[in-house]
Parts: sequence; C-alpha cells; structure tokens
Amino acid sequence: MSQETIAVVLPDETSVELPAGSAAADLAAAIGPGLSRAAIAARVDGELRDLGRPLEQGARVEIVTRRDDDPDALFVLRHSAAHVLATAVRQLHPGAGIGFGPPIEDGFYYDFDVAEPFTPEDLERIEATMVDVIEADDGFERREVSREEAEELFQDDPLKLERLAEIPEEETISVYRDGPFLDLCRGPHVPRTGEVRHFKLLHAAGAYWRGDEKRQMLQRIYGTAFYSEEALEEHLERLEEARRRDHRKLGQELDLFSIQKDIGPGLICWHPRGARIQLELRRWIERLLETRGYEFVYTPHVSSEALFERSGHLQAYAEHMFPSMRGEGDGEAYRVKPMNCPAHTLIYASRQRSYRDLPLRLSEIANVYRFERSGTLHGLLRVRMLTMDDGHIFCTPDQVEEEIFTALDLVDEVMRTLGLSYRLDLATRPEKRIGSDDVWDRAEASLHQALERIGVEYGMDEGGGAFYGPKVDIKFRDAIGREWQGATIQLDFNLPERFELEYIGPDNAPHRPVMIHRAIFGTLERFTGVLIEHFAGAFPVWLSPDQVRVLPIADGHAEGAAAIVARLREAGLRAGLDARSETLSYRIRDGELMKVPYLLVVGDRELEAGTVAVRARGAEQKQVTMSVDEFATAVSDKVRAKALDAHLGGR
RNA sequence: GCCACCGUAGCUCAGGGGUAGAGCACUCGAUUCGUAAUCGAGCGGUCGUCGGUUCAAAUCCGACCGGUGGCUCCA
Repeated sequence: MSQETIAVVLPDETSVELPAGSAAADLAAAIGPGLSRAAIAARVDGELRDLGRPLEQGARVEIVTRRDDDPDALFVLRHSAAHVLATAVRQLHPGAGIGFGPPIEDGFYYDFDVAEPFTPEDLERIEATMVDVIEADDGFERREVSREEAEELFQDDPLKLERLAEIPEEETISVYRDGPFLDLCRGPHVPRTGEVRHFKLLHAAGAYWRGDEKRQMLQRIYGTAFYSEEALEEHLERLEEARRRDHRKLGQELDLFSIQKDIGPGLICWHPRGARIQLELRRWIERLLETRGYEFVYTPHVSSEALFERSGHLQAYAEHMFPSMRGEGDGEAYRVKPMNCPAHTLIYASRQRSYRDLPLRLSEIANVYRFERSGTLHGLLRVRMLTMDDGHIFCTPDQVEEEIFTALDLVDEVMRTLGLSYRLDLATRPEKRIGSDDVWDRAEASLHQALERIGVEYGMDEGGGAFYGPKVDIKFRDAIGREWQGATIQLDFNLPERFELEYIGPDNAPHRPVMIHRAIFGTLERFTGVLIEHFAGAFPVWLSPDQVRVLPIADGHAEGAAAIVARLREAGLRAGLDARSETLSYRIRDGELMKVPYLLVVGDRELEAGTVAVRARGAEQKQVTMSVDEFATAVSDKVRAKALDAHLGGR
C-alpha cells in the first residue's frame, strides 16, 4: 500500500482511493458535486465526525447530509446552533460564563452564568445577534489541545475548567472555534455557522449547574433548529397543536375538573363530566382485576405514624408526606397515607398464610396524599391527592415470573384498548440497595423472562430500580412530548422483611413471600390527563361523559325528543336533551365543541317515522337516519366493544 | 424548594397614576328555526392578598398566595 493514498469503504461496500490526509469533505467532493454541497458531517466507523477531519486508511465512511429526517444530521446542526447561541450571548454579554450546550431531543440549549437572568427582550436581541453570527458564516474549526493549553484557554471560565478537570487523562481534548467564540467541545459540528439558518429560541429558564440543586443556578436558553424552514414551521405548529390539547385547557373547556385556590394546590375537584370518566375507568379496571383473581380491600386514609416508621417510608420520604397530626391531648401521632403498601402488608400478616393461599392479590382503588414540592405540580399529571389503582401481590419466589407476566399482559390490554402507545423500561439494581445479589439476580431474571414472554420491546434503565427491588416502568408522553410515569410493576424484598411476612411451605417450615407492587393506570388523575390529551377531549363513546344529545328542531318537537332521551337512558346510554331556545345550528355547534359523540336531530320527519337523524362525531357521512332502536343497539355495541371511533356506518 | 415570567367579570382578553372595558357565558324578552354562533336588554369586578410610595394606585415598589415554563425531586 502506498503512503500517498488511502482507501475508504462506502456503505454500498465500494472502496474509494483518496490522497492521504483526505477528509470526509474530500470524499464527498470526489463522489459528486451534489453530495459535496449537501454534506454536513460524516459517520466514520460508526462515529459521528466533522466533515473536515482526515480519514484513516480502511475507514468505513458514510456522508451525513442536510436532512431533517436524519437524527444524526439534526444532532450535529443543533449542537452547532447551541454554539451560535453562545457566540451571540458572548457578544451581548461579554462576561457571561458558559456551562453546557448540548443538542437535545427536538432542539438544543446552552447554560450561561450571567448576573441578570435573560428577559424575553434579551431573547429577541440574542436571536437577532445569532442571525449576524450565521450571516458571518464562519467555519467551525476543530483543534486538539493539551490539557495545559486548554486550562490556559479557559482560565476565565470556571465552569469549563471544572468540566475540563473531569475529562480522563487518556481522552483527547478538543476545542472548537467559530469566529470569536471558542468552546471546549467534543463536536462534531456542521462546517460553517451559515448552516444554521432555520432556528428559533423558545424560552429561558433557570437550571442548576450540573443538575445539582445544591449548586448555583445558571440561565438556560432553549431553542430548536432544522435544515428547512418547512420542518421548523411544522415543529412549531406541532407545539401549537399540543398546547391546544393541553389537558388543563380542555379540562376547563369541557368542564371536566378544576383546581381551586380555596382548596389548595395539586388537589383536584372532579366536575360531573370528569367524574364520569373516572367512574368508567374505575369500573373497567375493577372488572379486569376481578377476572384475574384480585380481591378488593379498603384501608383507612390515616394511619398511625409508627406504621410508616416501620415500613421505612417516613425516614425516606418525610418531606414529601403531609405533616403529622395529633388529637387534643397527647394521643398517638397520625399521618395521612402516602401509599397503601403497609396497610395491605398488615392484612397479609393478620393471619397465618399457607403456600396454598398464594398468590394473594389485594387491590384497592385508593386515594393517597403526597406533599409534592410546589414547583413540581402540574395539572392532573403531578398532584397532591392521587387515586392509585393500587395492588399488591404476595407470592412465592417461583410465582414471580407468572405474576409479572399477568400484570404486563393487563397493562398491554388496557393500553391497546385505548390505543395508547407506551414505552417499557426495566430498571435494575441501584447502588444503594437491600437484599443479596443472589435475590436480585433471580428477581431481575424473572422480570426479563416475563418481558420476553409477553414479546414486547423494552429499554434498560440500569441502576434505576428502587432500593427494595427491580421494576418495570411504563412511560407515556404528554401532548408536548414530556414523558410521565404510567403503570409500574415493582418487586419488593424490603417490606416482607420489615414486617416479617411468612407463609408455611409444603415443607411445613416458614418462608418469606415476595411482594409485587403494581398499578396499571398508575394514578387515575395522571391517566385521565394523558387520555384527555391523547383524545384531544373526544373520548371513545364508552368514556364520553355525554354520549348522546337530542336536539328538537322546534318547541313542538321537545316532547317527542324527551321521549327519545328516556328510551336511550333506559337502554343504558348517557343521553341528554338540548331544547334550549337557540337555533339548531347553535346547538349543533355547542354539541360539537363539547365533543359529544352523537347529536340526534329530531323534527317532524323523524317523529312521524320513529327515526332519528344522527350526526356522529368524526364520521365521513355527516348524517344518517335510523330508527331509535337501531341507534340504541348500535351505540350500545360501540360501548360494549369499547370502540375508539363513533362511526355507525349508515345506509 | 430554586430561577424567570404572569395574575383585570364564570371564560378569553384589552386598558396602564385621576374612581373599570369588549366578546363569550349567565338572566329576561322577542324569535320556533333542518345541521358549526338569531336579535335586543340586563346582571356581573374592593383589577390575587397584605403592606408601602402618592393629594390620588388596577396602574409604581415590597412581601406573600396562586399559576406558567424550566431545574431539582417523584415510594
């Protein structure tokens, strides 16, 4: 092999000869002018790199081009956009300290240490200055430096020096310069600042340095960037749509729930229409649990404080519990319960258990109270009184896998029925934990096997388990992409130990049972919040607070319409009459805005023929006519099937 | 809890040192209507709370309460 050339391999396995020292940019140019123009970075042996870095002999190279559908391409662009942002901020605030500025899902941010937080006007000025930086079209120049040189370069940036000190000895230290701005950075970047054309700063917010609330607070600016104006606009439109379906907004508009200052933050009042949804969800899950061998229990909302000391929760979560209360005099201290596990544990322990009794599955749809920090409260998604569809399974170690499988199967049925997508994470042993490695091995293996058996994809959250056992977490996204905890299935070695739970085995000796905590909805509040956003308020018929609204055309039809409402109610449907002295159009509009699945128009024609003119929500055919009985049967079928749509397929 | 921003009628919002405004909703009246807003009148607010500055505060300042966006946390 000659010293003057190197050969690299393209994705299609063809080999290309290039002069030694050639970079990915030269490769792109050698392949063609189109590719050369579109190139912004390269994947070299699987690693994302600058276009300008020299290639090694034999490297597998793929040119990354300017595409809004390539996550790597966007990653590089947004990382560069973060540098452009910092460049602009440094121009406007020369003394600003710089923290981290990474690309993130959907955008990027950069953290600054400035004396005064950024105002919305500052953001506008920064945005304008970024345009100048982009128009300057400076190249992003990479340079590898020694640790000493890096320390010299960033001597005025304490945050960067702190970061620098953490970079391992053997790792290469690189810096990137664009125009006047120099940053300690691994890269890669797009070739020039001019590449960052379609961007927008979104908001500024405080953020702790290193994500540690004991450290100083920096000012973070969030933004997003794309290669095309269309993709940027589309993204902003998605954010707008998400705001339109925000459960807090729809909760108000559809009269589902309220949070009242006079009651307290994080405490939900369900209005009749929202309570209806709760009731249906509750009946559904209770039914599902019954068929799976669960038994229902009820336990008190307050318990002796000593109970939570024994369970260990008080020590671990005291600041997240409502304060202690005590009656007149010096009676015992009580706490409102933050979870049901200790009470269920005591029910288990209330008598001798045989292996023949296991698994014992206890469930309680129960309200628990947690004093969540004020800044974390968020509509229905983070509240202080939560309704858990809680359940605890006490079983032998051998039964664990089967119980996990059954619980996951139930989760899947619930999610599929509602058409919800979700994500599973298997969270394994954390550093701080109780129980022997042997027990953890078995527990984690049980979870793995159950997940494999159900055949769903799942992610790993290594070290993310609870101190008392590994778990499987189900995660949802809200309307604007924030992720929230949904169902959870957790193994627990702690409580059986602390409460000295036992069962008598076939060997006539006592054994310790395994405890599984699981919630399918997670909390009714959060689950309903996610459903509101998921359906944008247009719930499936079975969950709709109002299923049918009957609209008489004129006063003369009101009596006949009322009779139809009565018949539908007899058939078990939630039907109402809208005989207000408003135009038909007005009442139809109102029914549509309230997302009522079926609006029935009743006039002379219908009353004579014993039919109704049905306007089904979201149906292609605006209106179909059918007999009242036909309609009642068709809708009842929809309800029974928990159908997601309201279409009746007319004739 | 921390940082920033916000708080005017039931809702959405305008106003911005000189005694408070619109649309919708609500009430009443008229209208009796064939598929997304009929017309008119009326009711409704110590401008989040408390304190300060001022001849005068919804407006300026401070604290507190609540909300929003993040950060941190989430059994």
